[in-house]
Amino acid sequence: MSSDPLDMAGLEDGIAHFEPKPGGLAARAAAGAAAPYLKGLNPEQRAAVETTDGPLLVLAGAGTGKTRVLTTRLAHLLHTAKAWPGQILAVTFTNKAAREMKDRIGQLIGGVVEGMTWLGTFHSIGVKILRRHAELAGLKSDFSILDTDDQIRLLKQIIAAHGLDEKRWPARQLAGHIDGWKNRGLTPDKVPAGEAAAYGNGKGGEIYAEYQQRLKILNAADFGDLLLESLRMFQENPDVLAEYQRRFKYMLVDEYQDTNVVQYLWLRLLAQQSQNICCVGDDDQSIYGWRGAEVDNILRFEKDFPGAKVIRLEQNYRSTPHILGAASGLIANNEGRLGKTLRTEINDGEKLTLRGHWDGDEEARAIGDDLEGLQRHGKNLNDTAILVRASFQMRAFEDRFITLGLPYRVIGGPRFYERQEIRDAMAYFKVLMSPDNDLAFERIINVPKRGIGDTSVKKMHAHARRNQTSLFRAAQMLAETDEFTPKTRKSLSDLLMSFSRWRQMETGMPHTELAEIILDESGYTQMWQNNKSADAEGRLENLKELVRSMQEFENMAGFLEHVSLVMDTDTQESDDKVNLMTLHSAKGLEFDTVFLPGWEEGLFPHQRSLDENGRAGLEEERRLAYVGITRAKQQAYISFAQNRRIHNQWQTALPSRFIDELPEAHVDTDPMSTSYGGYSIGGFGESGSRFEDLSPFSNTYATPGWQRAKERKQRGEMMRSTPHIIEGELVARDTAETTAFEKGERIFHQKFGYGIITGIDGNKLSIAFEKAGDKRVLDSFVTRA
DNA sequence: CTGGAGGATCTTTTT
DNA sequence: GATCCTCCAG
Repeated sequence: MSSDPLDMAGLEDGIAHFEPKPGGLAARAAAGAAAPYLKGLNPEQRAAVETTDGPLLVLAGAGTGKTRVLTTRLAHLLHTAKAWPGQILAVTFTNKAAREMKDRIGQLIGGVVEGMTWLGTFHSIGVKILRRHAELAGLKSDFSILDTDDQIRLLKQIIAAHGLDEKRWPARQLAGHIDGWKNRGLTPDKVPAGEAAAYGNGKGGEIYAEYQQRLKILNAADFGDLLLESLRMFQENPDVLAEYQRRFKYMLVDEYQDTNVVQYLWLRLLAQQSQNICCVGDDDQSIYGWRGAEVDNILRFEKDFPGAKVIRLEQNYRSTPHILGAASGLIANNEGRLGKTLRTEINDGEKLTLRGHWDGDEEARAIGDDLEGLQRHGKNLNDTAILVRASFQMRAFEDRFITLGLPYRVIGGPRFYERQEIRDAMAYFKVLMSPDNDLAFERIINVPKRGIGDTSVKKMHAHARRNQTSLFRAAQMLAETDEFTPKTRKSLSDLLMSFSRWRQMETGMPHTELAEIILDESGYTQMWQNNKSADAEGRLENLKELVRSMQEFENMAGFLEHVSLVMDTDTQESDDKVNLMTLHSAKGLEFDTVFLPGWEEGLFPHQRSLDENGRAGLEEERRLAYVGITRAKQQAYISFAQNRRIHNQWQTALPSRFIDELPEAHVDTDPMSTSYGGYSIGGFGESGSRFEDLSPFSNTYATPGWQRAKERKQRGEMMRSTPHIIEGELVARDTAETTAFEKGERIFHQKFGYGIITGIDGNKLSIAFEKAGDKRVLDSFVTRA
């Protein structure tokens, strides 16, 4: 999403801003003289830029100048006057990518590009289209966008209304299913019966349908809807579709390997007319299968678009030959790739360094030492990064860096707009702008505490439903009656009056000032000021920051729209700091020195990935490893620990199978690497495997996790990716999940000691403990005495 | 209705 | 270890 506030206001394409002059650059390019922006491109890159018409797939390996090609291509289209800015659709996955593209086009053609209305993320473009035609999707044009949190809260209400046990059927799980369905383009009526039945005793489909209805009533859309609904709108309204097909003369898609089914269908529909679609991607960097991305989309591009050209970018400008060699050797273990061979012209450089450690803390110490060493040698910390598989790994590093006083930054960590205080404040603003936003109103009706508890809110809900109106209006009505206790009634009318007061002030003052007034008068600021906990101060600071960031927007509405789509705040830090992030968020970045810790079976490849998706899961993990290594320009350090604390419990792990897959020629084992467990690492045994002693499972698919996954498959218990099997089995297993215990049995509980079972409800046991008295406990916490 | 205590659950990745 | 949730006393 663009950070240009004008965009938010829904400004029209702004074609007038861009007027190539006859005889100018356009004519020059047409006449064959090489335009300046083409200089320095290699032949493949140049072909990718100049092949403007017809379907084109650019397979861009890591570090091959993908962004450069994309932006140059855009500039080329503009310069040769093939299209106005408003006639080009350019989609990316992240806001960052969109922003970067916009900036770089600006640099290429000099000055800021105006009118690139359709450059943005899938989601932001989806919203833009959906708002224009909201009524065709059963919404009003000012519909609100739910984030995951709202989504789950709403689902909880519906689930409870269906009388399902929240414990057994977590809303989170259903939210995951619904997201998955939406990613695959499945509206409630299209979900395969078996899948819909797998949740909530067969009620999954029903609840999904009801959820969709509720969204319409709330005048809201969730993330998945932004695309699914705009796709459906196109499918059901050929005239509108035709308008957009005509409008988009050229289409550009970044990170094509990450598109899911909806995105794919959406793109294909829009490209049908012009056929001028250029998709750029790298099948080896597809790492978002878990959220619905289909590598298949890239693998079958040529089938989908007959006559498509394919251009491979294989000249790498980033890494040393050792880094490329190691990465290529690793990824060669994957089947089902399109295949690329990366070349580099760099011919020196060090091998990758491999190290083993006793535990995660030692690993963090070693990397901390390395970083200090690099710093002493005048290296910039900004050019270094630690890439972890799972975010819990970050803690060890943060702890270590704090003790060392080594500056670091976490990229992609907990997001600013997801913090509680920010979401609360936003809810106030949302209610101000649209009082019918029930979810927002419910969020703040009793925050800070004003004596309006669950019972009162329930009454309002009931009243709202009876009168087919919103919660806010129901509250207004009930505040006039004797429905509530005097105290409750008083504070409710106070709140409602505050809102009408604020709404009146809205026109008379800057929105930032109003925001401050709201936070003060509502008592929200006070609430945190009174709070004694350690983070209260930080929260107040965040609230200030929130108001500050509103300044960049013309009005409150523009700001709210921005926030629902752009969940990150890009504070451009200039300080010199080590970068700490997950492998996923590292895609697209590069660093001189990269540390890749935690290469252990079970963690990387992640056990869950193997369990749930078997071989496909393993290959995605391997691509993740490939992404990790190829982030490095000069040096990569891979390490593993024998012991790691997970869940506050020590676990022993074997070195990752990926380590064995790295070609020896490109890897050095650190001589300082401590020997451990009685084995010395670093010696190359006769058989060639450096970790033969440690890793008895040199056969790639013989490790414990894989074996488990395979056994499960044979037993037919799999798995999310093979939905047809789910039907009877899972449902049967879950509903039949009564406990193996019987009434009257004597049991033992870790905390409460011995007791007798007095009652059973599903997997919950009522137990009379000898010492601790009567308790209700889950059966998994007790054993037979 | 509020607040505290204690139990349960969880940590893969995100627009 | 942290956070969410439920239950219970005031």
